[in-house]
Amino acid sequence: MVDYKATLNLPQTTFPMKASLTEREPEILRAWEERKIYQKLRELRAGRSMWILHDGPPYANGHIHMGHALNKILKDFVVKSRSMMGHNAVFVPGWDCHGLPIEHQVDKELGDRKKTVGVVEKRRFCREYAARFIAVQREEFRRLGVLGDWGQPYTTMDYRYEAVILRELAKFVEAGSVYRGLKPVHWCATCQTALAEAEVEYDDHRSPSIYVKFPVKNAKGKFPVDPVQGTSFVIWTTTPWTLPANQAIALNPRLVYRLVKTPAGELILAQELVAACMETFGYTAADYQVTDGAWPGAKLEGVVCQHPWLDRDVPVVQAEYVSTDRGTGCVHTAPGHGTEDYETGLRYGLKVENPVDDEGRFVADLPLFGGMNVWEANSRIIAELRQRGNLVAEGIVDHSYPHCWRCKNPTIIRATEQWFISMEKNNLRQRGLEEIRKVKWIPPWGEERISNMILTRPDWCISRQRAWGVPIAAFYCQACHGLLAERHLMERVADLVEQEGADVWFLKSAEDLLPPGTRCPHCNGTRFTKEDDILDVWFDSGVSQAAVLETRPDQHWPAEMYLEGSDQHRGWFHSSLLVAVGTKGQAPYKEVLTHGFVVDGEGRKMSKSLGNVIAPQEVMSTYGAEVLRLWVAAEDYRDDVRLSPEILTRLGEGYRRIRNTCRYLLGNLYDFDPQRHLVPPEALLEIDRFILHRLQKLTGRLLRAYERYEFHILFHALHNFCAVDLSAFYLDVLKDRVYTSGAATPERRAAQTAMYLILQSLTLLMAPVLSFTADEIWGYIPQRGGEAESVHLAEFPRVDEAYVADALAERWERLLRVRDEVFRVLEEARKSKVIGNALEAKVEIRAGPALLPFLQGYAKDLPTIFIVSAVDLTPALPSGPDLSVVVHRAPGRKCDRCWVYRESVGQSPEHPTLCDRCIAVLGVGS
RNA sequence: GGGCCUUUAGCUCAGCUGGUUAGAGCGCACGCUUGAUAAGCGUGAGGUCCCUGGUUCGAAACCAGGAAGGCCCA
Repeated sequence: MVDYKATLNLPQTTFPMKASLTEREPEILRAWEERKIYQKLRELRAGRSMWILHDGPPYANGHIHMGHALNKILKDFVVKSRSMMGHNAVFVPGWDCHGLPIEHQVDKELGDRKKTVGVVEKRRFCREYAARFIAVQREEFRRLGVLGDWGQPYTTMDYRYEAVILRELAKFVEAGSVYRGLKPVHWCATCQTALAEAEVEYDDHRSPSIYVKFPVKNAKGKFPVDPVQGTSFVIWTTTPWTLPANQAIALNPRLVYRLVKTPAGELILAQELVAACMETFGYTAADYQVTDGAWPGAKLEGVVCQHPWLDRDVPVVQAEYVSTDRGTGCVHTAPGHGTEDYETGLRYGLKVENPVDDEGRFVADLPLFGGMNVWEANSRIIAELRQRGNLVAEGIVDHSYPHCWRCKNPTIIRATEQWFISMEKNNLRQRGLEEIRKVKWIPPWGEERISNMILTRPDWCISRQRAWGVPIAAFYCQACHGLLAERHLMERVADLVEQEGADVWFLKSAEDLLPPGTRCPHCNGTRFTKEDDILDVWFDSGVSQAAVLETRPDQHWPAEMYLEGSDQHRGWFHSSLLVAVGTKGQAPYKEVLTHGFVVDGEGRKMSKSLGNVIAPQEVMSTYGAEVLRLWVAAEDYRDDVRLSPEILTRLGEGYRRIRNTCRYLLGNLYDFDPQRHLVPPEALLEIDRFILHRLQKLTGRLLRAYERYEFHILFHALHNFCAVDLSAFYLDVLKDRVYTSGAATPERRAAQTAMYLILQSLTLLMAPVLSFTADEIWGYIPQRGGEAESVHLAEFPRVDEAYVADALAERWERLLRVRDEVFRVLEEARKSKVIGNALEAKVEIRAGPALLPFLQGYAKDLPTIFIVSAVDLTPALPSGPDLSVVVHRAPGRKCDRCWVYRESVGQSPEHPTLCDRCIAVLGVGS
């Protein structure tokens, strides 16, 4: 038997079906490196409009996790797509380097040596630590295929960056926005240091639990005061030592308060808690009586009480956080000893009093308890209350209480001097809110979220009592302790920092840092000390818009976009806005895009304790970065983004589908030279024009998705096109033409032209997402001349109006609906063993009067479109449906070459097993 | 407890301003093919549109309440 297979034009390609991404990706990365693709892209786009996505700096600590991967890949989509739109989209990655977590790690690594190591040496270790993880993360980010200036990233510990931090601070100082004030912080009296929230561990602790009367001094006519025993508000506390600093009693404005006659006098407390409290106080129902009067907390505001032992008026105030979980509904408020109390204090202008020193002792001049350790003072305070008749009840309670992470002792909260940037001075809050409105927030609710935060946030506390950071370059006069904080002095320090790093602050004396002859503006003193506090790292990163966008020639201010997780509404979006508005009066970004968090398959957060964490490194080594990128492109980032083994498996399959479709296209272009064989639109067959029309629709859809940052459309649209339009329809139908026609025939070249155009567009359109695969394919596509060296140097295709053909498309969509019905009936025939392969069938289509003429217009093409051997068109019965399909065995014999059943098979003595069509082809070909 | 958000098939997503029996792809099941072959094609089965009330002739969509989950606060 003759081997006719050799006479067919079957696909040929060396493009591997198996991606082997884990091995190939590193090779591709190396090739980009060697061929300097990034540098070439910069040169190529040099004159184009700049489009800057400013990188929010991840913290240089630990390996990257899935959240980092999601974020950087999204950024890469944006940067690459803007670049392919023709912009000069420079991406400068950055790292946040200062701050507590690194200092902690260094402390841990130092162990006992920590005590003997000086500040400068410790800072050196911190710097090295940060540098180490920048190197680690940089490689991990690059491995994801993220294109950017990895050779010159920005870091907040760069000397020039540190100098800009100080200069930006100096601007706030000059504007008069910076002030020193008291603020309660966690304090360890043993270590004599302030503690950050992260340094606090909650553990069980036994505390006294006392109920204290605050006698009403002036009821403001709101209720009668018992002239004999008096009327009192009752508070509950587990920290008696905070009572000396009490400034107010807080009530919930919406709770109802009642006046209760008891053996201890008339007591006011929240109605809901009366029964529980009376029991605690040891009273039976007969002992007390709830009077008729009832007031919402809001109505009692302004009532004045007497401090239980001090000569101090204590006002009644309102606070939403007052709850009925425990206590009396009346909350002892000491702004110097609690964060909520402090906030309330700010609203009512209460005094922030802190009678406790660094060692946890009451200051000497405090009446009754001066010099006492606060823990020991508890019992003395209770005794005093009892003696004065203001102790209603007393007990002990075991509860969760903050402890020092280092020495494990219970901590206290005390107000300390801190540095603040005022939200009101210079209208920072108001101007911030106005700027927010000018920014485009994606998704739109981001605007409301950040607005609410700016609206309600307190003044920005910018000081930290730490070593690893940029110093607040202020001085104090040794003689009068007056503050010396001025712009020109800070800028002088900044100049030194630019040369030698922020370490100079710790290395040089105040005299060396100040201009010679500096005198105290208050007392004319000449000797100064340096401020010990450093800046909040949020100030560091908030400055990036000045340190990076303004200083680098390849950047500009403001950025087109910031893109981070939704937590950054309180973080970087927030601090960057405040710094930029404070120093420049304008937001540093035009658009802000936020994404959700990575959660597991059930929508739960990933955590070690749940054991549902998937690391990027893990995915990379089993699936490859490409699948991770595809994941980012498949998920809707506006919501939380799910990741599970099943999702990865699905995506791996989706990837293979796209890859194989491209491979098949390549295989059919093995003998296609676009320079010589490209066919003009009018020479294409209708079906070719139809698929190219669909390609234009896809192109438009994808370009729009990139334009609007709707990336999750990308994967679905690409995959759908490959699977449905190409694989299941066009390419399947095309097989007969490209395989069996003469290699150089116009109809085969027409098909190849379509496939070539499709492949080229697909490759370009997928490049921002499937960056590795697209570039791999790019190297296999037949060259027309003038192609970019790498797909990443190319630009997106445009929608080509020459191929848009709506009327034609409608006709073909109608044909496809008929095709669906034909396939359904063919399947029935297959089930009942009438046929196996569809080519064994002749299909009889009975069509109604509207459909029949339409189909007759395509009579010649129908067998190809349906991939059957023959189609008969007959009128439907008047009573029958508009379309019905009957399957018959195809007449004739199967052609050995094209496999179509034809009656012409057997008529040629030369080729007894071939049909006339194939014989004709062979005649021409041989 | 507060602010912002999410919830449509096993998975990832569509469903515009309320309008017939809620869609796609993947996966799955069952076939076909062996000329895309660690591929390709076809058919089919999968849904209390988170729940409960309400508005409406009509609700996946609008309103109210609730549940679950996420981020940020407290």
